[in-house]
This record gives sequence, C-alpha cells and structure tokens, in this order.
Amino acid sequence: MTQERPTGASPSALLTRLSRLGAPSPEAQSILAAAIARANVVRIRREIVGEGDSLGRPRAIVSGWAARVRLLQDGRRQFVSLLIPGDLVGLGGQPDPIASSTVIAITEVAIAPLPDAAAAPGLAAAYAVSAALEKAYLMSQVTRLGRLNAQERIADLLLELSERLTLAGLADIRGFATPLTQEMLADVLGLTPVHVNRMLQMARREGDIEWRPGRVTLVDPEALARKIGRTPVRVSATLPTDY
Amino acid sequence: MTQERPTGASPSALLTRLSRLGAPSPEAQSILAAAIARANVVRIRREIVGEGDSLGRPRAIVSGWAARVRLLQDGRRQFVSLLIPGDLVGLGGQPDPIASSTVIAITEVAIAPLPDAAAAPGLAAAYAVSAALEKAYLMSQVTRLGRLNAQERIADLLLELSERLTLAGLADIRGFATPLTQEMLADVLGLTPVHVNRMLQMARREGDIEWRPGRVTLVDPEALARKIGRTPVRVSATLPTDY
DNA sequence: CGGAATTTTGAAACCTTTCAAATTGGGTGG
DNA sequence: CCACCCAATTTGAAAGGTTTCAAAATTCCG
Repeated sequence: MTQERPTGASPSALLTRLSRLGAPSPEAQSILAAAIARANVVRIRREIVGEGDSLGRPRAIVSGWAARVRLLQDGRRQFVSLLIPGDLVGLGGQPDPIASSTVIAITEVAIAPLPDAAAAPGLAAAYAVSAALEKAYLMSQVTRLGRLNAQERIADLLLELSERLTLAGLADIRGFATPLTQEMLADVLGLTPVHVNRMLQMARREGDIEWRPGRVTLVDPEALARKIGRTPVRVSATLPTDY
Repeated sequence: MTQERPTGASPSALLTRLSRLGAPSPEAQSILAAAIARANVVRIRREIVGEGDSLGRPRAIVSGWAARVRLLQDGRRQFVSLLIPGDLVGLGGQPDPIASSTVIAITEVAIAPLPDAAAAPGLAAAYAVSAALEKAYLMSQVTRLGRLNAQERIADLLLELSERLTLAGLADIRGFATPLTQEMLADVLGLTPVHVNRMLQMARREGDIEWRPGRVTLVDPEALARKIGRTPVRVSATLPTDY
C-alpha cells in the first residue's frame, strides 16, 4: 500500500482547496501556511479523533487520507466518509457528533490545527463552504447507498473523489493516486470486498476505468457520469407521482 | 393518512426541543414563541425549500413532518432524512454549492423563521447542538443503509424516530403517531415498499412492534435496541439526550 | 358510496453475500 | 538478489436477501 506517496504529499493541497473555497487572500494563505508548518503526523491506522474523544479544535488534513468510521457491535464496519488532503475535521463548532464516529488514518496523515476564522479575511467563508460541501457529500453518500447498485456505487464514488481531489489540485483528467484498497472501497460502499472486486473487473472490462493498486484512471469521466446518471442537480419540484 | 393530527400538532414541540437543547431561558422561549406565531403553512406534498432555491434564512418546523428528498434521473427516489416538529432547516449558514436535495412536506407543515441566534441567551447553543445532532443522525443513516439488513433498518429507524420525537415531547414509551406510509418508509430505508411490508409483518409477528397506519408502538424499545445492537445517538458527553 | 391510495400476497428473477481457497504482488531478511 | 511471508486480489459455487411484476384485498377520503 502507498506505493506512490499518498495523494496529497504536496503541502499545498490545503492551500489550494481553501483558496478556491474562498480564502485566496495573501494573509489567509500565509496564516494557513503557518498552520501547516505546525502539522502533526498521525501514523497509518491510528485514530485522528476518537469516539468520545474530547475532540479538540478544528483541524485540517494537510496530506494523506483518512476515513470516518463507524463500527457495529458484531464487527461490521462502515466508512461514513473519506477524508482527503484539504478537508477539514471537527468544524461545526463545539458539540460535534461524539459517539457517532471515529476518524482513522488510512495512510500516514499530516494534520494541522485550523487557524481561527477571524484571523484572516476569507477564512470564515472558506470554512463555511467547506462545511456545506461536506454535508452535501454526506447526503450523496446516503443516496449512493440507498439507491445505487454496486456498479453505480463504484463509479459514483470514483467520480466524487475525482471531483474533490481536483478541487485540491490532486487529480488531473487522467485520474488520481489513491491509497484505497478494494476492502476499503467495500467499507465505504456498503458492499463486500469480493463483490467490489468483481464489479471492478467488470468496470475495467467495459473500459470505464483502470485500476491498479495505488492509482485510478477514469477513461472518460463525463461519459461515465452520464452512464450512471450522476447529475448533481436535478430534483424537479413537482413530479406527478410525488408526495 | 394523517388520521390523528400529525404528530406535533402541539405548538410547543419546538419550544420543548430547543429548551432541552440549550435554550430554556424565558427570553429565548418567548422569542421562539413569537416566531412560532409568525409560522407559515406549507401544504402537504409541497416543497419547503427547493433546490437552487434562494433558501432564505434558517427556519424551524413547528408542526408536521417533512422529508429531504433526492431524485435520480430514472425516477428512483431517496429520502435523505426525515424532519419532524422541532427540527431546524437551513442552518449551516450559506449556500449549498452542490446541492440537490429538496425538502417536501409529508403532511401539512407549519414552519417558522428562526430567531437570530443573538436574540436571546442559549439560542446559539441550542442551534449548534441541533446542527450537531442533525449531522450525527445523517451519519447514522449512512451506516443504516450501508450495513444493516432490512429488518434492522426498520427497527433502527423507528428507534431513532422514537428518540427524536421524545426529545420534542411527542412520544411516550408506548410509541408515537406518524404520517409515514410503508412506501415512505421504503424511500427512507433504501428498500422497496413490498419488502418493507413483508419485514414489517415479520417484526409484528415477532412482537417487536405494532404498526397501524398512523401509529407505531415499540413493544419494548430497549430490548429491540439491544436486539439490533443500537446505541442512542448522542452529541455531547454531558448533554442528556435521554428524556 | 365509490374511486384512489395503501397494504398484502405470490412466484420467479436478480443481485449480493458467504465460505473457501488459489493466486498475485510487494516488502523484508538472509 | 532470491526466498519467504503477509496483504491484497481473484475465482468458484451455492445460499440468501431483495427486487420485480402482477394482482388482490383493505382502508381512506371526498
């Protein structure tokens, strides 16, 4: 695992993302850079914020990947969401869902304390947009698990990751590096590793994606999005058979 | 549908919930009461906040039930979450860049503008806790869809509703009133109506629940929770979610 | 009272999981 | 640099859980 440096080894993923999200001012960038310099390293497989943790102040993922995990009593495990470089953790003010989940490092992760929103112009806005995005993606995850079949889930998730990594400057049209194993993919998608493997093979056979451990290539993202009907905005207000 | 008055006909569900969430002061309560007086009615099946809507300021559901819905191109539909009396909508501040969920009224809904957080002591705290709870329940929904089977999903959702309705003073140990049809249940749980029906029958046969349109009775909530391995959702170690 | 919505039933098809076990790939120590 | 070990990926066959497609039975509401 982690053949190539974990996506996001570039120290600027956080700067890039927050800049694009609304904090492009030199002051904001320099304050963020200072925070990055104070980043801590969490080793792979270690907890970043534990369940029932006193969950310190908000932090940002500078490099590496993490996952918000929920464990069931009998051992079943669900990755509620994936965290990539540039993502913020523990926003939402004081009370953050405690008992609800744990965040663990999927790769080695560098995590920095998040500068106070008032420290520079644009920061507050960027944090707000980041939080809104997080919530939107969480809702996407619900729809993905609730109504998409295995093939669609895989394609949908990869497209989402491509989207998010691109925002952080960590992906290009040809694809992106990822530390995800098929087992982790299964944990995110609510499937078994075996089935993820089979569907992944099918997707490769159909020429939709290329998957070699450590790197994903989306042959034609737009065509794929069309194929599974991933149209971010839709929802017409009043459909005939609606409630 | 809606044989008995929709759960939450009581005008105080919002007061009860926010009071317990951190805004028990007389000032806060009276300001909230004033807002409730200015509530608008949204008729059943109508949109409360549309996608791309200018989504005005935050509002609170005074009475009635609603659902956050996501529609797929081919007609598949997923209820991302259910909204009950006392729940807040449109917090999170700014815009929702990504989008794509609509909130529709499942019953007739009374919705009031949310007083400014600074208008009274405790309001800000209550809003924050409410937002945290919403996020926690959203994560629960992900786990529910990702790792629970149909039987478990049904039990888990009913327990969650019982929990939330109790917080708003709308449920007792014997159960609660609900406008949900089996089809809506299917939309929340990512299942087909037919299968929900069969599993519901099974749950009744096993004596876990009683379901007659308009009212759910959880025969032994604690035993049921134990049976499916569910832990109540909490947001802060100190905040008693157990009413 | 009658039409519409909701709940129920049945049987068969389908997708996903299970349970093993084999294979591949990479990293480590000799 | 090769052998070996462990993690990750693959493969097979069979069991299971859910969906589909119809259609009947109930219940609700105007």
